[in-house]
Amino acid sequence: METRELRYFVAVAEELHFGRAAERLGIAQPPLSRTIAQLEHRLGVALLTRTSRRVALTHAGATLLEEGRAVLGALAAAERRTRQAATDRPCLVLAAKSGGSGEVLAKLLDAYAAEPGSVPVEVLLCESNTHVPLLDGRADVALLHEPYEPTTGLDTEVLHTEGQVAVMPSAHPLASRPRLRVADVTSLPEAARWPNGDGTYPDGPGLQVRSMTQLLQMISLGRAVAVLPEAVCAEKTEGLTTVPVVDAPLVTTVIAWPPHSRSRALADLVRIATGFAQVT
Amino acid sequence: METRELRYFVAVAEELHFGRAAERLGIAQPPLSRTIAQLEHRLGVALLTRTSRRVALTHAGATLLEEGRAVLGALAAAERRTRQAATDRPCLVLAAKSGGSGEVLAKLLDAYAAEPGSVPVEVLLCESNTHVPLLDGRADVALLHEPYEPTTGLDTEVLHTEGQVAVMPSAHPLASRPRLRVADVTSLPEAARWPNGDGTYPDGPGLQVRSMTQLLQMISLGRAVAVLPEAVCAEKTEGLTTVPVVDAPLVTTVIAWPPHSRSRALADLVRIATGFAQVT
DNA sequence: CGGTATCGATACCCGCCGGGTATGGGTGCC
DNA sequence: GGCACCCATACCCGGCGGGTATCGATACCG
Repeated sequence: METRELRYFVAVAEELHFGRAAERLGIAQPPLSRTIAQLEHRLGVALLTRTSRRVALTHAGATLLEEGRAVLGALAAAERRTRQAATDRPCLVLAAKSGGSGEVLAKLLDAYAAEPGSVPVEVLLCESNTHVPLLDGRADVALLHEPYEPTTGLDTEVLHTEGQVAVMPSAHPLASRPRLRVADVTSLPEAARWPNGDGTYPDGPGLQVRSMTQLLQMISLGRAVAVLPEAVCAEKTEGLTTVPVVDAPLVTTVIAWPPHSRSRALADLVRIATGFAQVT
Repeated sequence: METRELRYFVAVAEELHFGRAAERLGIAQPPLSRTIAQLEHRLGVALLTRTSRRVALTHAGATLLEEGRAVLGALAAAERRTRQAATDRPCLVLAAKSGGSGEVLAKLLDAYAAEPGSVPVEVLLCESNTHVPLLDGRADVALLHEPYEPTTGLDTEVLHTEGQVAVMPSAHPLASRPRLRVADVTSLPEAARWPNGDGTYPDGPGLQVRSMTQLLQMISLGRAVAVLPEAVCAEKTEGLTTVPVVDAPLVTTVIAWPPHSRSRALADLVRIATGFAQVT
């Protein structure tokens, strides 16, 4: 299988529409149809069921979509890491959520920079999906938050575990409660909804938000309420009240990196991070 | 980057010889040279240093070789799993070392087959490198032995841990000792050597063996001595003596599978295996 | 020291394949 | 029943991948 075929198939499988997929790929529709048909013929497998009105994935197609995304990510990673290896100035790229764990991040960077033999660290801030740049090679190491982000296929070390709190305006009816449960918050009409991995929002009521700053602003305006890790309330609490949510899942901050990584700089950073975490 | 380019580069990087690599790929040497040069040009990176007498990998080339092998393995895996998904008769492929853990394997297969909703299991026996078919998609799940086989990038559950024993003819001078140390055995001239991952043998004295049956036969003939996990002596011990080796690393049998696996059948098999291991 | 064998690079040609436009055919909607 | 939408087919063209022939460099050997 050629990567061109795989890229084309992933585009069609994601769009479920040959015309839009072709446009996204910057080619015309007929060659795309032909390439997909060739791919199916070579594999000896039907990947898509197409009527003239609707395109749908077969079970095999869904499998290839999932596996193929991983392959394309690994390919992009190989390319980027090869280029990085060619520069004799080594450099680590660390991915982190822009909203989360700002203080931990600063301390980690300082502690690592003080290490003898340390290497420049570039920080890649993501609004969400911090694990993605790790899989496609844009980052060498990332700070992830379980259980919100998947860590399968990655090597990880736990840095920090914390409970979650409900964040709301001080004037909110629930603000005076000593503690809350998840159901108390999610049943509210102003409970916030986060996008799924594909950019769509889950069904149901509530505000649609894309980033932590957006969410905090909406809470300040009295338009939203959310359950968030304790650490976020360390920053912006003017006019806001936080109430512990006793049955919310614990949030674990982990440092994660791709398997097979054999870089001295990465090993140092992980060692600093874990040692640092135990001191805290 | 196209997979064709990657396949070509991996071949050259492994052979370190354009002519042999071209032969292996079934093409002539000039197009191969040209394709590698194009790849280097597109990446903007030198992958190989070539004189007219010697070809060597640059640091970037070594990186691309390692990452590229993983990508090609993932691609083969995607292809195989897609074909498998197209057959409505699901089937699990389990890889195991032909010599090792035969009894555990039989019990596991029986226990899983008795499970309601279980699926046919095909067993793929390997002489060594049981993890390879897992990475290139020929197997869905494997029994691996740490620390002999790498498990990075795989999800694992521990099944069994055991010590190691020295296996030798009953007439051997060391056979009467109550216990041994690793150095006692490896210093012997008849210590066996296993091939490296690439098929070459490490330097030094001692017999070169490729498989467990071959090794046991050589031991029976008085031509070899080896340090092996306890379980192997459960089978062939006629005329052989086993002596515990106190400082040999513990051998852990694990069941391993690729991350992201979401198959019901695989989850069942792992559950059976781990539950089964605790009973033992 | 010159002859030679080895090995990668270059030059050049050809056939195939990937991509383009034009068009057909099937299906749901008004 | 007309129409719009959308995937498939037909056909042409240019570029690229692969072939043969050959060059140039280097290590080895007599």
